[in-house]
Order: sequence, then structure tokens, then C-alpha cells
Amino acid sequence: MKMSTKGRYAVMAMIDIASHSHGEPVSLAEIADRQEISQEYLEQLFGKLRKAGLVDSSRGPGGGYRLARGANDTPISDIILAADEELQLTRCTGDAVEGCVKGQRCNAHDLWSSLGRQMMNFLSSISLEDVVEKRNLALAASIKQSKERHVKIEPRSFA
Amino acid sequence: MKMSTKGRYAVMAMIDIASHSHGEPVSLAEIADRQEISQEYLEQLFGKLRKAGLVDSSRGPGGGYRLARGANDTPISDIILAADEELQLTRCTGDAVEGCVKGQRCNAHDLWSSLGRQMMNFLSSISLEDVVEKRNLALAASIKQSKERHVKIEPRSFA
DNA sequence: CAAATACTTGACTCCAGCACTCGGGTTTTC
DNA sequence: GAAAACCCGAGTGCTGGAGTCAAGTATTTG
Repeated sequence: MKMSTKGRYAVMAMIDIASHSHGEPVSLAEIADRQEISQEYLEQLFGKLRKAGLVDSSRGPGGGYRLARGANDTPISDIILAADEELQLTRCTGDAVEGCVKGQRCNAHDLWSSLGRQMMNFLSSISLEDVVEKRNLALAASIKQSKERHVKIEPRSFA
Repeated sequence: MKMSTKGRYAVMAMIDIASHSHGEPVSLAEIADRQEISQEYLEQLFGKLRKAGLVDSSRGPGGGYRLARGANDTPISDIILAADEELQLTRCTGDAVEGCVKGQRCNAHDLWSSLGRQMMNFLSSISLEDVVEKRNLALAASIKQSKERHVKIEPRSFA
């Protein structure tokens, strides 16, 4: 099981902004340097992050990126979805039955969609701020999740 | 984020055995046919599953594979780990700091290891039997997890 | 015993898609 | 108007997963 660098880098970059922005926008050059990611690659990523409304950009000297919403209103899940496009555990999560066996849902279908939901629950329960503040992530997640546990869970709520 | 077919197929095959075994071992040819996986590929997978002690094999006509432990004593996590070798969300989960930035833990390190732990908790809370019986997976997981929630969580408990 | 069945092993090939680069822009500030 | 910085689309190299192939060995059955 692997995560693409896109998602990973996007989160790293967002953390970087959240922790180095003091009013001023943060330039890609700075991020590239601190996080050891090529600036060209970052540009690609930030195109997506911007379109997803996660960051605002300003051009020209002294320009750069700023968080569009506060660090506390930016769940990690949004970042990963924006960058990665899709959390695709298998060909058969979500509603698509195409990739399943013999045109039907495969025997593990529910398992994968359940896992996907679980992960998304976790990632959406953690904000950028949580990560920056290094709050106990496991703990934070379980507390927040337990609050939401008894809410009805839609089959494709995370898609 | 993607899961390799190895892990996916391994789980599908194990479910297949669990649901079609009535004392008799199940041959790879049957599984290959039902799950639409090439027999040669399955052979590779079952080599790993056998070494991991998840299945027992018997040769000759009428031979095949059987679950080594019961379906109820076989958590999904074991299957995936046996097939996939590793749940590697990033280059920097676990103790390896090598892949991290500038020889240190990257700013998202804790996040990924926390996510990994979360997933493993989930997958180890679900047994093969749960999947076969189509128990409500989300529910099963949250009940089981809540029982274990307040147990001390080791940083690398799933590695 | 012979033949059929089925597991066992290791090496090998193919190729999609990721990771990243490149070369052009355009906008804004000083 | 020059420099800083964002913006964008096309192009490329290559790793590692996905799957094949071939040559076994063990076991059962008739």
C-alpha cells in the first residue's frame, strides 16, 4: 500500500506554509528549499491546491501562497484529495462495480469501502493546525471520531 | 493512494477459501476461475501466504489450500502484510528517518505513522469470518476499537 | 507403476503511470 | 523595466508492479 508523492508533498508544503506564515505569503522557493522538493513540481501541486480553494496566491515580488482558510479549518483529507485526485484503494471502491469480478461486486468490496471510509474519517478529523501543533494525533482522532460515531454513515460518504 | 493487487488478490483468495471450503482443500484452479486471477499469479501469492502460516497446502489430486487457522482467527491485516510485505505510506513511516527531509523527521512524520496505525487497527479488528459473514464492517470495527481504545498505543505497534 | 493433478520455485518480460523537468508565458512590485 | 514570483501545458525517463513462463517436485488414484 502506497501513497503517491503528490499527496505527501502537498501535505508537507501546507504544513510548511502554516508554520512559517506570519502574515506574509510564503514563496514556493522557500518551500522548495525547506522541504527539498523541486520548485517546478511544487508549482504543479499548488495549481491544484489553489483550484481546490485551499490556498490563495499573490504574484510579483514578495508574493507567494497563503492558507485560504485557517489552519484549523483545513482538514488533511482536503489536501490529499486536492492533490491526489482520488483515494483509490482498489478498482472497486465507491459505486463503480466495473473493476469487480464478473460484473458484480467482488467478495471484498465492502471491506475496501469500509477501510476507505475509515481513513477518510481519520484524515478529516485532523486539521493542519493539529499537525503543526503536534497534538497527539492518535488521541485527537479517537476523541473527535467518537463524537461522530453514532451519526448515520452513508455508504459513499467519502467519495 | 493505492493498494497493490497483491494485497487485494490475497484477501479475495482467502475469502474464497473461507467461503468454499467444506473440509476439502480448495485448489488454486478453482480460485483462479472464481476470482478471475491467473493461476500462475496466485501461485506466487500463496507461496507467501503459506510461509506466513496463514494456509496449509496439500498436494496431489484433490489437493489445494486450507486455512491454517480458523476464519475467525485470521485478521485481514495478517493477509495484507503477508502478501504486500509492507504497508508503506511514505518513505518515512516507522523508525526509518532516511527518507525524511534533511536527515530528520519530516514535518508530517507523525501524521503518517498515525494513519498507518489507524489502518492497521482497523484491519486487524476484522477477521476473515467477519467479511465472509458480511457483518456490518464499519460497525464491527468501531465496537471492537472502542474496547481497545484506552490501551496504551505503542508508536510502532503495527510495524 | 503410471498418469494425472496440483503445488513450488525462480527467472523473466512488459508497460502504465508516477515523478519530475522544461520552456515558455503573465502578473505585480519597486 | 527589471526582477520576483506565480502560471501552465507538454514532454520524458524509468521504476516497480503485474503478470507470464518454464521446469520442476510431491501426492493420490486407479
